[in-house]
Amino acid sequence: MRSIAGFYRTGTATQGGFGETLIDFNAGNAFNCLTTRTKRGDASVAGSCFADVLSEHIALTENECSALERLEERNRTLRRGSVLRRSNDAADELFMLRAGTMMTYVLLDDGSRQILRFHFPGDMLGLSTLLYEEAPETICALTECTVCPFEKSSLSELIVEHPRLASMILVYGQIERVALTDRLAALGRTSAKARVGSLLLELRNRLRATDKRVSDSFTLGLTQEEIGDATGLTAVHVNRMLRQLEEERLIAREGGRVTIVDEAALMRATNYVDRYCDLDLGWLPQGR
Amino acid sequence: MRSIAGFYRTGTATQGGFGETLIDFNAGNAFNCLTTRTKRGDASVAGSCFADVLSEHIALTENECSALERLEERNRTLRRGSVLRRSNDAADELFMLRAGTMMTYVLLDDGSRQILRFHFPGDMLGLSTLLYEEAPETICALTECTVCPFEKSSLSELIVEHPRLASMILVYGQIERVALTDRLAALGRTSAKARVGSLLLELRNRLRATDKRVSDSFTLGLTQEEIGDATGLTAVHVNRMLRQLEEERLIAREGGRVTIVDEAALMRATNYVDRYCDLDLGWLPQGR
DNA sequence: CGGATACTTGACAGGACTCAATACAAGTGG
DNA sequence: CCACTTGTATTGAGTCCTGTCAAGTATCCG
Repeated sequence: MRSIAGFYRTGTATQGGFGETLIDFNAGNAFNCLTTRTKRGDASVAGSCFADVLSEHIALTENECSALERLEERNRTLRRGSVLRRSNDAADELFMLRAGTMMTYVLLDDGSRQILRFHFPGDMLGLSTLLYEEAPETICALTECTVCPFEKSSLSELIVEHPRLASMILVYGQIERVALTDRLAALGRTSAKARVGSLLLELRNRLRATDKRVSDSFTLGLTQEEIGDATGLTAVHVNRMLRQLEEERLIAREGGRVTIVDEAALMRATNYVDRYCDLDLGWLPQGR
Repeated sequence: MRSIAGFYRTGTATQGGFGETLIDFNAGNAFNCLTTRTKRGDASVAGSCFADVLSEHIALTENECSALERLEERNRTLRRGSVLRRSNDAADELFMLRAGTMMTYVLLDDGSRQILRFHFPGDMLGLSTLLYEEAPETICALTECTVCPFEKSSLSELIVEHPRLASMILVYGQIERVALTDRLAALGRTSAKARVGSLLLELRNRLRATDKRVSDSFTLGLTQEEIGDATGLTAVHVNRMLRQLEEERLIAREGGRVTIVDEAALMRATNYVDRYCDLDLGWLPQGR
């Protein structure tokens, strides 16, 4: 029984590849990272990756760009598997993800994990910690990452000075919200196969947004246990679903790479919708 | 099999109590509602229920209050069961819920329904339609309701003129987002009993926020089918879970009323967290 | 009172979980 | 270079939670 009071999972394999950082709440993960200051004029590090994302939709003013750059002045690198902020940690900072992929998850008190969201460059992390003194979620690096921490007060200033950027932050919050409702519907009302399939589609699309070279084939970068924790399944069952998708020629696998073979069929089978598409931003206020 | 292509549910009982408004896509639901203009000086209708909600956390300025009132100038009443906006409708307006309870849901193409969220007075509805030309979700009245429609452009002006209100809209969006992640974790990683229990707790808490007289006992106002569509279960299994909760003396039922008998135990059993509590709003900009 | 909707209960089936064993890959240390 | 360890993937067998189907009861309302 997946008991509420008991332990849903036990043993060492439970916590996946990041055992020590997930389990050991005393581990000083702050020491897994380096904080540096972006050198002015260093083109490869300067600029703002959030600005890059926004530029896909609107033409930013110079003032807006420099305001966004100010949010990303500090840089911190994270090793694969290290935890940026743990659930119930004091939540004083927000982050902009500059490079790498991350995830947020919660651990329930029976030890099971639900992965809530995967993050890609240009994502703002920890917006929810604006509201709560303690972080509701754990944020963790799936690959080597660079993040830019900034203060709540900086965001507050940005909202006052730049209503259009405030609106875009609202917009990205809503995209996330709608993407979450899609996943809610998937967990509540679709089969295991459809859940796994739609996760693959989402990962492909989000990777492609970062790296235009990604087409149908991409390196997953997730263990089957992680896929399971994102889709509400067990690793064993994820394995079987991947096999089925492969047998039905919807996807192909080799090594760590997944290829989406029949995208149309996969989308039909999963109800997947790309929520980053077709935004209507005509109502935005003027940029300053 | 809960087939992707097939029909998960068939028959007349499928669509719940609101059959005609859910099924008949040609029904002119616009005619189910009356739009009126709030009379100036009519204290019972004037004011802003969103302002009331915000006042619990911050002291609004006069300018802020009147700006919020402007969003709620128009009133529209909805009959129980009528649809305010259907998924894929053109999404031109937003709404403030003034009175009654509503829900948003999506229908998957196998006919199954996932209820995403329940709404109570003071909630802003349809924020997601800011972004998309077509509404991603259906919004439907669970009881007789009053909503106030307003334009995207009005929201845009509000963001420019009132940074603190913009921040609060962002905050409420984030509360919803976190509440959704809680439900995601519930669907992905908790038992049917825990899901039903946490839904009861959430409904109680949200009802209590509107009506202080609500304590442990409240009228549910949902069918078991609706509870199922919110928790990812079937109506039959919801029934069994309610019975079990009752047998374990966590809740009691009579007529349409539910009483939370052992709140502490129920909270332990469900991991429920009230996300409307303990907000940290010290970072907010000054009100204008 | 009749019809519709909602609730309840039982029997059964099946999808997903659990447990367990094996295979495979990568890294470590001697 | 090879044992050894650790983490991940794969596969099979058995169990159980939840869905399906069906029938009966309760409730509401015109």
